[in-house]
Amino acid sequence: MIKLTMPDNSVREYEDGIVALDVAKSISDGFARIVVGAIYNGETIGLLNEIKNDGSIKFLKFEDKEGKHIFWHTSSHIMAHAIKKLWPDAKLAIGPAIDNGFYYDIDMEYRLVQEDFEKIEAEMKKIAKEGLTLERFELPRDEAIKFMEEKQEPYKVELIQDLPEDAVISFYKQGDFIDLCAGPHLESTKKPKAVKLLSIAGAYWRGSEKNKMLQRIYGITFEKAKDLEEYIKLMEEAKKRDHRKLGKELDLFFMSDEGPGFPFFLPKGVEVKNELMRFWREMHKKAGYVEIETPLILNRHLWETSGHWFNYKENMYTVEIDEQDFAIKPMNCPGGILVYANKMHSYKDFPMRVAEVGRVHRHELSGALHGLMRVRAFTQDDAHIYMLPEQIKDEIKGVVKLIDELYSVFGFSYNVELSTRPEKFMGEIKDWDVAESSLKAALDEMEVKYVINEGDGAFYGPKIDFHLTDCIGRTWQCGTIQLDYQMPQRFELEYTGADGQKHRPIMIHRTAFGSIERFFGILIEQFVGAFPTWLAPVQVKVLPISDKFNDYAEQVKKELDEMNIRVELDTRAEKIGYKIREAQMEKVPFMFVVGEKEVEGNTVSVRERQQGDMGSMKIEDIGNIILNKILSRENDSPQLI
RNA sequence: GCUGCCGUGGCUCAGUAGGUAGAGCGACGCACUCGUAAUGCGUAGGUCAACGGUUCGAUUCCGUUCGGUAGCUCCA
Repeated sequence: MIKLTMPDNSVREYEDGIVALDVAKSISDGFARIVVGAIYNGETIGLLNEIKNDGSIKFLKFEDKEGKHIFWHTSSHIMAHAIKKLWPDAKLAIGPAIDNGFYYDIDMEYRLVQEDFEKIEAEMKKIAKEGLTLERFELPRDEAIKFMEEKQEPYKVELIQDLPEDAVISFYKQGDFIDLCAGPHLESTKKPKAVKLLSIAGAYWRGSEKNKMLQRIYGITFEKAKDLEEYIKLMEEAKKRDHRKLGKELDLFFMSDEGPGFPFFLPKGVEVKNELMRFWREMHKKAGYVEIETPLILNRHLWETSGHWFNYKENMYTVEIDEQDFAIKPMNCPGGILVYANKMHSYKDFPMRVAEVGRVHRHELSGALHGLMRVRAFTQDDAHIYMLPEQIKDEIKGVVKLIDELYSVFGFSYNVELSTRPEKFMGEIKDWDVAESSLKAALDEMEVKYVINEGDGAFYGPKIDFHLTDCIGRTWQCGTIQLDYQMPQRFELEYTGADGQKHRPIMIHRTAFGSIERFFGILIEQFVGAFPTWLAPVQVKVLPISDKFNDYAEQVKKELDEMNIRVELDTRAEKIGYKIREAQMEKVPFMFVVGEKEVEGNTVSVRERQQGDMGSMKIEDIGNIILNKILSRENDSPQLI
């Protein structure tokens, strides 16, 4: 007998080797029907796994993240099964669960088109209906390879060959379909009843562009049709928040065929950007930064020294001037370093925090461009910090804190990644160890949650990245903190230490917004275009009821102008309902309706975008309320569902 | 860059099984002078992304290019 501890700390006894599903049944049959897997001693297991030792067990439902994972992983097998039935020559590569569904990479002659989705979905539903049991079995390496060779699955053979010598090689079988897989899986194909294939795209085998491009089919499944409908609806809602759509509708920015990847900002977009930068400068000044500007174009010699001319050439825009090669800067650091090198420095100057809001140009691949999120010309809120080794940790902490404060003003949640030494790296391992442990210590001491991307750092140093999420859940790297050991060496930067000797400074390269353009894109999506009052391009719109009151409205506007509130006047010969509708769609935080009553009482009738009519108020009173919101940078954007 | 899909007035979209296009919104004009999410009438606006081919004839079919888009790769 074995003892299993339940999540409520009760202990139950079972036969040795009982499968998880039977444990669930012992609780209740109804419970057993809704569970999809379990966590046993910290490990996610399938319901048909045998349990042989004492331990703790917690069952997973579809609602649990791990539960969804199991559910969608099995779904990907069902999809592969369906595709194999329809196109027996399809070669299977990999088919994992992802955060929102699953995909399977396959290789076959036939090019799938959207119209095939229905056929595949129907086949998947058939397999679900059959309720096939997923049986797990293991094979020794040689047999596993032979088995997959017989099945003519070259990608699977390659996968097995790359597994470590001692790896357990397991397969899952459902009916006549067998797939190499570590699991775990649902006990049966019967649960994923509601099926929808989402899209088809190319994906390189093993993620390398040198390899063959396979067909990747994305899909999602649910237990009930209702949940699927809800999901589709939610996605449609989310797409309405797309910054590319809102940017156009709200006259913030646009893209032109004449400049792919080079955004044009309209007056309203520039208002928001300027407000962002005002805030940014305020914060950085308080945090002890100074600001510089460096040229957009610098000569080849500089880019050779920095290494960009050789390592980054295909991303740089170059130009010839007076028979000399120049490059438009793809990064600000080399220019910033020239500023450092322009003068002698002492250890007493450190830490030296030098910011630059720099426009950079990078020739990104055309397929990578995406609205404001991925452009070819963008503005980095860059800064370089020069310091002593013993100052690293505190400086990192300072930057982490600054970024956290900055993001929290917008109410953004973010996730942090720490990327460590890659295989190809510059410098001494001991420097890397110091750098990595400084980054870790800073994050740990600040109790910041982060994931480690082993070996994903830049070749010149490890980095901390801050990621924000867009309307449909894609994450974008915004802020970054990078320790750079390479540039100070390449440019032979120096400072005079307390010992009177020359030393090499440590350099941090960091951004908070990352790219103003990308951050702006995230901002639009998070607020669905309804910016908090302090950021709104138009904060108040004055709406006279008829043109008899235009003079008074003009007077109101003037008063608000004097208070430094961004105000617009709508004197068109339209009905008040129409003007309000339009202002509402422009997501203007405040509307002041003025007519006869207001002229008489020297007031305005205030309408707030979310609360609606707030009654009449003295201009000065409501003006001060708005001014307070602006000065405190209150996040008064309408609450989202 | 690669794979799939897409490209019709400023915007959103309809249409042409090959015979040079239509709506709503917007813009403009006129009338209405209006109280919290759309007043009515009228006018202008498109070489159907560009180039080439097939055809008596192409916006429609084919090809190429450009641009967009979903992913892959890359990255802030």
